[in-house]
Amino acid sequence: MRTLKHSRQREAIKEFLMTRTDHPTADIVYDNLRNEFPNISLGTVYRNLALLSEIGEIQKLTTGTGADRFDGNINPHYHFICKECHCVQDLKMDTMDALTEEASKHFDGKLDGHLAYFYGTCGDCIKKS
Amino acid sequence: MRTLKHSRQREAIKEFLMTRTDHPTADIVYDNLRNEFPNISLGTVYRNLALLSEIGEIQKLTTGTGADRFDGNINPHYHFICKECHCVQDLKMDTMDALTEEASKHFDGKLDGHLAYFYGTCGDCIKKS
DNA sequence: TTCGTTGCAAATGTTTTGCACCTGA
DNA sequence: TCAGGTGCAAAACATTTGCAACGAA
Repeated sequence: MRTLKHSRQREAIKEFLMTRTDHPTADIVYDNLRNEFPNISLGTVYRNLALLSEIGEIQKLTTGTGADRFDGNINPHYHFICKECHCVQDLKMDTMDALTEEASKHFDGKLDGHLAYFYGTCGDCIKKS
Repeated sequence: MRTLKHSRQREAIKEFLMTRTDHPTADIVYDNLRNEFPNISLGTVYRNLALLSEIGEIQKLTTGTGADRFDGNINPHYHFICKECHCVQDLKMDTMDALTEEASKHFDGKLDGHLAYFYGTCGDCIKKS
């Protein structure tokens, strides 16, 4: 296991993500961090986002449309993806651990858990249409 | 709605996917199609994979690691992704429509359905370790 | 004839990486 | 001191797109 040093950039990236509930992309993190670190590079942002999600301090969301998104909330929860505007929202419901158990019964291997993405149309897009 | 013409390439892509249960990437489809169509281009493969999944004749799987994968089986089913070898397998269990209904109760907008990805270690990788 | 489709190549968007310098422990 | 972290730029990847030629209806 690698020993981590403290880094102001990494800390700021994590703090920024914890202030947001809209699951920003690496690019948005980069734009915002430049207020505090005018010379920060996109490479540093990507490296730290990857590192933070490896050690489980943030969660990476791959939505299937556009860039990956990042979530500072690591409590298990499901996500919603709007098929119109592609916004990503947290769902306020418990995750179903029973689903992983049920799946394990029919599976040759070891299941650790599952991710679920709900899709449909968000409230804002319904109003606009 | 756009009118579709018949295309031998598109038909062959769909047929190829229906013979496979390992959810190949666009690149693998391309390599295999070149047996039958030596001059087929990767662009054509991507265009047809996108078109087929738009009209619901195949399913696109975004796994979060590497290229998207494609599934010729459009019956609703969940997928497993091995965190070691990144293989993708179908899970032999019913999908939980009740999960979408439950989520709808707490959601401001309209939910159409959900996708679930189970992760863990596949049987082959367990044997190797 | 018409318009969707193709092959090719160039472009795009996202993410990763090599390298020399910097920094925290 | 020295391994990890950074900025910068180039590279790597996956995917999309413009365009002229082709092909199905």
